[in-house]
Amino acid sequence: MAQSDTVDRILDAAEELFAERGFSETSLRMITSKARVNLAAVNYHFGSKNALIHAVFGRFLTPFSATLENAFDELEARCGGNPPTLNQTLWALTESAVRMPQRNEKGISIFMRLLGLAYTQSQGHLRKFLELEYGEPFNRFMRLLKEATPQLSAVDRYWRIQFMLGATAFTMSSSDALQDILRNKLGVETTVQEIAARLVPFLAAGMQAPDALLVPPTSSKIPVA
Amino acid sequence: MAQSDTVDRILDAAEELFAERGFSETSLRMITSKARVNLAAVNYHFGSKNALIHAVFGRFLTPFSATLENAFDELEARCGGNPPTLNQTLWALTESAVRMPQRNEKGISIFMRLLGLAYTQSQGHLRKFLELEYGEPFNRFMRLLKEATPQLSAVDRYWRIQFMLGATAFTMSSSDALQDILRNKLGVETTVQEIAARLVPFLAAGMQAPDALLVPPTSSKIPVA
DNA sequence: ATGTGCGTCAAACGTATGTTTCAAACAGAC
DNA sequence: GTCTGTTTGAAACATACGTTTGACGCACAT
Repeated sequence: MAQSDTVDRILDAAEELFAERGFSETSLRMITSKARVNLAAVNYHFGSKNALIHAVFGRFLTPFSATLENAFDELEARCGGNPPTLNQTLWALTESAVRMPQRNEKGISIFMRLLGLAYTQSQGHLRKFLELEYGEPFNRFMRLLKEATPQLSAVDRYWRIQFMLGATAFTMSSSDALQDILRNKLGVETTVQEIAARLVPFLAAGMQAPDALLVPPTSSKIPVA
Repeated sequence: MAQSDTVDRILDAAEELFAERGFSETSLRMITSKARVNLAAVNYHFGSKNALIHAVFGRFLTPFSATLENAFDELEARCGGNPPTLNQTLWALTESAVRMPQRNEKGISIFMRLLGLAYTQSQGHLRKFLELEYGEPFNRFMRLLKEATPQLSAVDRYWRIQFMLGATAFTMSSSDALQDILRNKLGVETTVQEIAARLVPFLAAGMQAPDALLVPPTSSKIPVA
């Protein structure tokens, strides 16, 4: 069959296994047996396990970052001069993620889970790879956030962005488990689109909360400064 | 020296290494060499690596859950009948965490990072252990949150709680790295208390955001339902 | 037909892991 | 001092990992 679809079969299997088990917990033997290819094929085609991880991320991150750049271009053009609002910026990101052409119905949740893992698991090589390869759209996103929240001090904005990233990465990185709980306890099915639709208002509201460093409303005496 | 501080030295080393590298990425040999004890001591005193992980969690989670129960008792007593507000509930949790006696200055960030890892890394045995052992205070916290946000639907509330947990666990778990960045880029020192003081208003605002499932403010046609 | 590259295969490599073993060292009770 | 149960020590165990090897098959150009 033409030339080797082995590469794609490996990428598909690796993507799925990484997403559901993490990187260290997924062995090459699991990947190759799920993909029904020979063990040596990974090292032959990719060179190493780390390079395979990079390839898995590159396969969906490269088209995504292009889509995202376009979305930001369009958004800034539509706003002509004025900086886009916080909601517009967040939605541009969300739409770009949701609209990505998916390989299968689990595509986007795998995508999200992998991003969460990349942030959470402290794989040094991965973080360097992602910063080097995809740092630019990330920085652009940060710049848009800054322009959309001029009322925040630099320190407040910095921390609130961390909170946003945390809520997003954490939710997405455990989304399968969470969806299981929700299905069992509440009997509800949830799509990634619905989660995103709930997440964005939460983030926007938190981002625009009244200034921090209020004294807690209890009788307490926490040292806040 | 009395009876073996070997156990504590192992727990100290394991706690720190788990927090900074994750569970699978931390070998027993790293732990025992950091603790300067013999390799066999772990299996002798704890039985297995998994049991060691449980012991690490138990050591800080047991006193914490007791502190937390007291804080909730006191809060409910003070409110006499009326359900505590969202802010009060969040502050009760935060104070309990911050006021825990710390083994060292990194105590609370290790604590948070471990909780985040427990949620994120799909270690089945750990989740079962935590649910079995500490499910009760967690459920009580959830009940308080429910009573404090009667306007939310069960599904909305469920997801927003996940967002809160994510922002918290993520932020606290990387707070050392984040504080370094902040110190370098903005020239500011930050304590865990200050981070908490910024986090709680963010969470409260997100939790009380207008109902979700709004159509995005752009021209888009995302399927939100 | 024949040689050349590329992809696949089973097998092995060296290393690191969690766990076990068993002898030695130690403590406190009598 | 001697005994007894507990804790440590160095070494080995079996297994799993990522990676490498070298033979083999197959297409295609000459």
